[in-house]
Amino acid sequence: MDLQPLLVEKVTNAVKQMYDVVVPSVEFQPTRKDFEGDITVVIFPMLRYVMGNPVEIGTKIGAYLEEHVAEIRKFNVVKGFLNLVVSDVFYLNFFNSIKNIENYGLVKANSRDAIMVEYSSPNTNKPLHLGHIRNNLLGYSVAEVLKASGHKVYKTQIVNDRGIHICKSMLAWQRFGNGETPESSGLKSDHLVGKYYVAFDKAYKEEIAQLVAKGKDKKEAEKKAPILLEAQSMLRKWEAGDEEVVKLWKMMNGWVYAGFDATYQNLGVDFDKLYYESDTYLLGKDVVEDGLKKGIFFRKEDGSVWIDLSDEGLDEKIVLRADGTAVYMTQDIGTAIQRVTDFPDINGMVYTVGNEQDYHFKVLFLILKKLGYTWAEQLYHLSYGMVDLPSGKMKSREGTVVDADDLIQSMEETAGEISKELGKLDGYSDEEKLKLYRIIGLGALKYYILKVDPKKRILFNPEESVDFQGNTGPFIQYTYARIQSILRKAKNVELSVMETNIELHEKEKELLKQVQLFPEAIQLAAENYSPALIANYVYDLVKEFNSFYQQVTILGETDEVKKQFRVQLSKKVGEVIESGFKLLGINVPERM
RNA sequence: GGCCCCGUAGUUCAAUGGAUAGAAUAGAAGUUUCCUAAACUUUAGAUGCAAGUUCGAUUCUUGCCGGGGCUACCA
Repeated sequence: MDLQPLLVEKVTNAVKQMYDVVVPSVEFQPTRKDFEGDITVVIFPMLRYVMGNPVEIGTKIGAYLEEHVAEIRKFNVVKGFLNLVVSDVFYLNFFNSIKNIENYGLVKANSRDAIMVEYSSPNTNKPLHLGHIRNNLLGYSVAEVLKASGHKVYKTQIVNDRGIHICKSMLAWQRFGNGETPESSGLKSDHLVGKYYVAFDKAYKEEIAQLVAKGKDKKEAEKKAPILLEAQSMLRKWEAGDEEVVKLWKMMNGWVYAGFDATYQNLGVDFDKLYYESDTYLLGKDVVEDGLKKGIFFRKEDGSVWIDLSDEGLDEKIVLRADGTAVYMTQDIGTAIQRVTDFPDINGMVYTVGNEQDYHFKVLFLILKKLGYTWAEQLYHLSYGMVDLPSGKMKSREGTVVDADDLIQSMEETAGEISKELGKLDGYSDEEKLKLYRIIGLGALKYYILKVDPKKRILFNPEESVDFQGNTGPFIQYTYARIQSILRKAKNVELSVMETNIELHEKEKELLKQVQLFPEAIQLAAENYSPALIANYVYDLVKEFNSFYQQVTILGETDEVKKQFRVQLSKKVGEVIESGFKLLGINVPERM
């Protein structure tokens, strides 16, 4: 029994009876804490249909509701706001109805359209860095949120495994590597490949400097450096299927994948299906040919194929090179279609890619629409801002990146140091402690990144991210751990009984109100593709719980009925925190 | 130049067009015979500027100012 629909009906009735007009909608908001009441009807919008003074109208409606709706106990009107006091029984009944529901707030799985969520999509020439971490956390979390809102979800990525970037690493390894392997070097395998990417860049810069010293123009030198020319020739060999190059490519990509897998596992993200650019980079060509016949694309004199998007306020965009080879856009058109072919039930895709590609995806989606695919209406670019460091922008070539593996490790270490200082882990084995440091360290990192609106830039301050005070992951985990402690100590409390005639403490009521909002928070987060909404919801819940915890006795000298209720309420709050954090990909500890 | 995104307390983040713009941190002051003080309670502090739409604007529109991005036959 939901209160809001009931109120909509009753308010509409009241207005109809008293003013003989039908208001098309009724606007609600939670009552601000400074006023008495639980839910507020905003009268102002009705003034368009009902002539009169808002206070007077509000008072009339309030009186009507008080008389005709059992759940409304009192009311007051401030300006155009009708504040309604909801009876305790309503909240108790609500709690009673949800307390035994597992996965409260989550919509039944697979009850809505299937959606494919793409995230990560790394290049295979260097290890993952902080930017990938934001991407991975966002993509994974959005996938979980969509699942929780009822969608079937496929998680995927497109691995950028071909191109000049990997040839650079390959060439440098060939030239400077002396047959070094992950085993012989002791390096994590993706870091080994990254090492040679850096080595390439160093050699490349040296060659440029030499050419410039010999009097060449800088731009010219950048284009003509021998090592670059060699990398380009290697790419051509790869495309021609040269056996030796392909063999090297397979070996080094294999190293990178092994390294990525370890990082993904540490981050707790996974995929249902992988797509490789080497398999898909030619895919879109047929579609382009087809679109050309239909007149969606046009061919220029030099043979290149374009689409004219000037009627949409955009420019012309190339979709096929003059030599007939595919560009990025061609590939993405092909991949999108391939995915729908592979998974016919999907109606919608989410692309988790940085905001520097906003324009690309705008164009991609337009092209797919013009090609007439119905699912093209359901595409979403989950665009997110860059992650900056206090020292400035991250640049992989200049070594100013924060490496993903290093960061994860340092978060765990810091969590360990702080936990040791607090010294609460007596009786824990070393293994259990390490597991806990991991939960806390990663929780801090994930929460720090996910609590921010995706489209905003993040200024990543490593020191601040490990702060465990305030609006942080560990703060929430700590509250969860305390709830578990209550439950352990409340073993003897009978939990099946639930009286509905208790008088609620103000803090109990506030907490119940917050719990009640969870399903709404999930739907909102799903509609906006924003894990930040979940993070902020859980934080509010935790604050409400802490305040409740501080002000009422749960296990102490309370009468049995109150004790039962408060223990059950705490348990439910713990469950909601756990569910919420699961949507963010964050684990919760039993103790900390 | 054109297009897109962002400008909120010292700092990091909130706010379906709604009431006195919320938190956290840093600052000041308190609270542990009691279930985990990684907590709680007080306190002080902000919408870049200027117009417009509206009963009402942090939110929508326009202009300006700041920051970032895109504007490749790279991916």
